[in-house]
Amino acid sequence: MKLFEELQWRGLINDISSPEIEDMLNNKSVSFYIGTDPTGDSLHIGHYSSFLIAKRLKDAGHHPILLVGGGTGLIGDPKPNTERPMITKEQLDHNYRKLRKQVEDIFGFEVVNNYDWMKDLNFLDYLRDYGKYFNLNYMLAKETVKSRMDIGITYTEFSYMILQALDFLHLFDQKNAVLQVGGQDQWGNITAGIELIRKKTGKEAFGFTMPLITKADGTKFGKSEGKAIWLDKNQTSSYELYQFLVNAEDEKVIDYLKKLTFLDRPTIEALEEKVKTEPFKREAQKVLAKEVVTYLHGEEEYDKALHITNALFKGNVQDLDKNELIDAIRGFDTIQVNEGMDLVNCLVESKIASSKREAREFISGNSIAVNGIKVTDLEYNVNQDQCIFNNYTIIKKGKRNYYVLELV
RNA sequence: GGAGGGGUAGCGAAGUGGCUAAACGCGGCUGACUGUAACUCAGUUCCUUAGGGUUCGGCAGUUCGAAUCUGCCCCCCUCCA
Repeated sequence: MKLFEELQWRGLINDISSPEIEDMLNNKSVSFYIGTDPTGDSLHIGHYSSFLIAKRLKDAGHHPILLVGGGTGLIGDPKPNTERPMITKEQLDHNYRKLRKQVEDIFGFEVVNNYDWMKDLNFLDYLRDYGKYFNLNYMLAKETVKSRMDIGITYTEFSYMILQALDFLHLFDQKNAVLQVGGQDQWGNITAGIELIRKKTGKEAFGFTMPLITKADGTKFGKSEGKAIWLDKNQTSSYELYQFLVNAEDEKVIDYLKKLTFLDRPTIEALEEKVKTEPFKREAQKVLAKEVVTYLHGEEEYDKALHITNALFKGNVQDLDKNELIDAIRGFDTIQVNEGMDLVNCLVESKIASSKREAREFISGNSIAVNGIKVTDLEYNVNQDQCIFNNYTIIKKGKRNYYVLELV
């Protein structure tokens, strides 16, 4: 299967700027870029899917350049519903360094920072050299701007697309990047760049976008319990990542397999069949979790995550032997609390519950188990006697939220 | 610069002097069911030492009593210039 066809089959192509892209991807070797702004200091699962496209193109002989927007991050890409808070330069620099390292470690891409060529841009030059190429009507018609018209958008964010167009022009000139890839929300920015390049140089540049990955209900993919799924295993443990993926919805798991793994078509189609015939086995989900965890964290981490999962979900915490427990506990963040505290305070202290009121609600609502034993007594004390080993105690909230407390 | 309309819990949105810690919907959380699902149903969703305490953009007032009335300030939207 040719590259373009494969990307289409995986559902990774949303818009293309020109039909020539098919030939370019299949038969040529080009430099292309994909960008992200350093709004946080770690990549999350959302980045993963789009960077994987870059990996797929790279494996097919193209050259990826990853742009981390230290400059554009100062401005803020307009979100549909709200103006972004400004991020300090120090914070952006910190984020940039962290992201750069992650990208290099995980994907091995060349990384550039647009702050390097934007920081010296003079405002008058900007207006004369670039502003003249952007018609206001054209900018107002872009979806990102249009959707903000009745809730308001500042001049700063309004200008964002011009800056991103400058990036494309810069990389086109300096690094011969003729193609830009991004999420579908980037379409307006990408086409702005293509137009700028055409007007400035008379040459043609290209772009395509991938659809945003969504959950079955159409909402954003990538959060669990309200927390983002990070790629850094210190922020999201292998176990948590495994759990996130293994819980993928039946309707979406095949889509995720196509977009988040390198498994080939026959393998995925076989799994698709299994989802239909034996959904309760959740084989597709397990394969998805295995592939992604292994790719990001390695086989050892995957084994660990699987082991903990089996231990926690097949039986009861009480049935585990000591080695299994040690393994299980390593997959969690341990939270230190004072020994001898009552359970209500313990839940608040460990942030398992957001207030005492909520802690009481959980306890009396039968949702808390300490070391596998349901606790409904509001006066219950957490002390070393019931520790499962050493100073560790495992708290379960609801059906599948586990926390490890270390008593000190 | 002018005129008008707004700012209520995570979000949307009622409420226009006491019966309002604030309807309703969404979202979140928990329980039952289940495949560690989906759907559905039920409960819950400001804090608390459980007596209370602090809330309706901000500050200052009027009043026995204010989300509701007054003044000033901040922010947003629409139209006009």
